[in-house]
Amino acid sequence: MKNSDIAEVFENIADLLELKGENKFKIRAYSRAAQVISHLRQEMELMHEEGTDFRDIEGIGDAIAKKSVELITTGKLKFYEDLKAEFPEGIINLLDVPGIGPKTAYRLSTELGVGSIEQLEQAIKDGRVATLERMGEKTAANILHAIGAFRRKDRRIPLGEALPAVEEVIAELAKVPGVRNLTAAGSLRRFKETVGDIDLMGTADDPETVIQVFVKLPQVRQVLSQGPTKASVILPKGLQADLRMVEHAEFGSLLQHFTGSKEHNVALRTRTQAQGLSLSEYGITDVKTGEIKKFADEHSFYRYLGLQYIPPEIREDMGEIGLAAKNAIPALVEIQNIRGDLHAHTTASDGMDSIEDMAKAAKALGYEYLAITDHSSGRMIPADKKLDRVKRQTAEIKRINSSSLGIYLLDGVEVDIKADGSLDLPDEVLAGLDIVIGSVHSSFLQDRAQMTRRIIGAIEDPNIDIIAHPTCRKIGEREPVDVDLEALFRAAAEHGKALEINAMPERLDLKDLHAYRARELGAMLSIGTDSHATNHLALMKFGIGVARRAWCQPGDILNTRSLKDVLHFLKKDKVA
DNA sequence: GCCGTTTTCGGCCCGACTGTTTTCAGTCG
Repeated sequence: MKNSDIAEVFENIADLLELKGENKFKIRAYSRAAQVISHLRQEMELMHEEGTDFRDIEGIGDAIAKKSVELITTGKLKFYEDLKAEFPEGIINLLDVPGIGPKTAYRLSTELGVGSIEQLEQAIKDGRVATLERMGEKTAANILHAIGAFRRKDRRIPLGEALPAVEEVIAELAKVPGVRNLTAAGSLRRFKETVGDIDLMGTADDPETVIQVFVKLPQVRQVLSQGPTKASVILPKGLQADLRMVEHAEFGSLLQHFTGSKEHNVALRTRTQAQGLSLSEYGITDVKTGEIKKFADEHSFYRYLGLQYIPPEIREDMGEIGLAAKNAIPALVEIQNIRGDLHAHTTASDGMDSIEDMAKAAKALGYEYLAITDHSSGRMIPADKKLDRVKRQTAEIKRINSSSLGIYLLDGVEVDIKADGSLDLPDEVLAGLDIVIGSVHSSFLQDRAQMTRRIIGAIEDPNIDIIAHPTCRKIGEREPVDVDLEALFRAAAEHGKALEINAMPERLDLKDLHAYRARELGAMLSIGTDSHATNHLALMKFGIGVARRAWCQPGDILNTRSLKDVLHFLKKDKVA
C-alpha cells in the first residue's frame, strides 16, 4: 500500500468524522496525519519493514501509527470500514464538489437520500434541494454550476501551463494606475509541479478599482465572487484565479499568508500563539494589546517572529520552521549557481536548432558549458546512420570549441536503455564521448523487477554518466514507470553517477520528494532542460524550483560546478 | 487524536465571502 493510498484513507476518515460531527481537533489530527504521510520521502511500507516507529513522525501518535501498521500489513482498516458503514454509500463523493462541505453533504444524504453526484444533479433539477432549510434557489443553482466546473476540471494544471496565463493577467492589471507589487503567490510561487488555482496579489492606492478591472478582463469566463479587496474568477481551461489587494504597507504579510502552504502557515500560527501573537494576512497582532504590526516585505515578517527567512519552495511544514528558529535553513541552490546545461538536443535528432545556435543561446545565458546530447537513434535518425551522426556531431563540436564563441560544448549523447537493458550504441562509441546520458524511452510498462534491473544495469555501465528523467512520467499524461527508486538512488550513489532533475515542466523528473531522497542517500543530481530548441534553455528555472523543493544546495547539483570539476566527475579530465 | 521553552491535561489558526439568515452558519483557502 502506497503512502498516497494510506493518506487517502486518513483523509476520508477525517471527512467521515466531520460528517458525524466529531470533535474538530480529532478531525484535524487525521487530516494533518494524511498531509504528513503524503509528503513523506519514503514509502511507509518500506519504513515498516525496516522497523521504523511511525510515532517518531510528527503528527502521528499512538492511534494513527497503529492504524497505519494495520493498513500496511492487512491492506484494510477495520475502524475505517466500520465508519464507512455508518453512512450512505457515496456520501464522500459529494464532498468533491466545490461548495459542498460536510454539513451540506450530510443533509443531502440523510434528508434527500442523495448518494452520488448524478443523484445530486437530479435532486437540484427537480427542485428538492432548494426546499431544504437554509438552502434556496441560488444555492441550488450554484451547486449545479459547481458540478459542471468540477467535471471539466478533472486535474490540476501543470506549472508550465499556468505560468504563461498568469503572466498575461499580471501584465493587464499592471496597467491600472497606482498598482504595485503584483505577484502570483500560492503553489505557483512555491514551484509545485501542478497548480490547483492561481493566487494573485498586490497593493494599490485604490484596491477596489483593481478588483473591478480584474473581473472585467477579456480572459475572464465567470466571476465566482467579488468583494472590495478580493475576487475570484474562472479563466480559460477552467483555471480559477483569486486576486487579493491590500495597502502597500501590508504587502509582506499578505504575500506570506497566501504563499502558504496552508500547512506551513498553520504550523507558524500555532507556534506564535504561544508568544501571544496572532498572525493574519494583515500583520501580526499582539493578543493582549490588540496592536497590529504591519510588514511591507516577508523578510521583516519572519524576522519579527524570531525566524530566519524561509524560501517559499520549502514552506511545507516539513521541519523548516524549527530550522529557521535555529538559523539553520540551508542556502538552497539558485539559478545564478548554474554554470551549464547538461541535456540538450539539436537538429541532429529531434531538436529544432543547430548545434551552433544552441551554443550561442547557452552562451547568452552566461553558461560556461553546454552538453549536446542528441538521441542515439529513432527520432529522425535511421538506425543505419546512427554512427555517422555521432561522428559528424563530434566534428562540428570540435570546430565550435576551437572557435572564439567562448562556451565549451560537451560532446555527448542521450542513449536509449533498451528493453533488455542493453545500450543503443556500441561501447567504443560511448567511451569516446564526453558525456553519456542513459534514458528509458520504450517498454514503459515492464514490471518492477525488470525495470529496476534495466536501469541499475545502466547505472553500473562505466560509460553512463547520468540517468535522465528516471521515472519517465509526464504530468497528467503518463504514469511513472514502476521502479525501485530506493535501490536506484543507492546504486547511483555507489557508482558515482548523477540522476537528472529534468526541467521540462511536463516532466519535472525526478520530482521534489524523489530528488530529496536521492540527495539524502548521497546521489549526485544534475538539472537538465532537455531542450529541443534555443528558447527551452530558459526552462532551467523549473528544474531549480524542483531542486529547491528538494532542499538542494549548490553542492548537490553537478552543473553548478566548473567545467573542470564537471569533467572530473565525468572522468574526462584529460579532455579539458 | 496529537502534543509540550507555560502543559502528560487542556489546549488546539485566521479571515473573507455567500446566501440566507435579522446575527450567522457554512465553506474555502
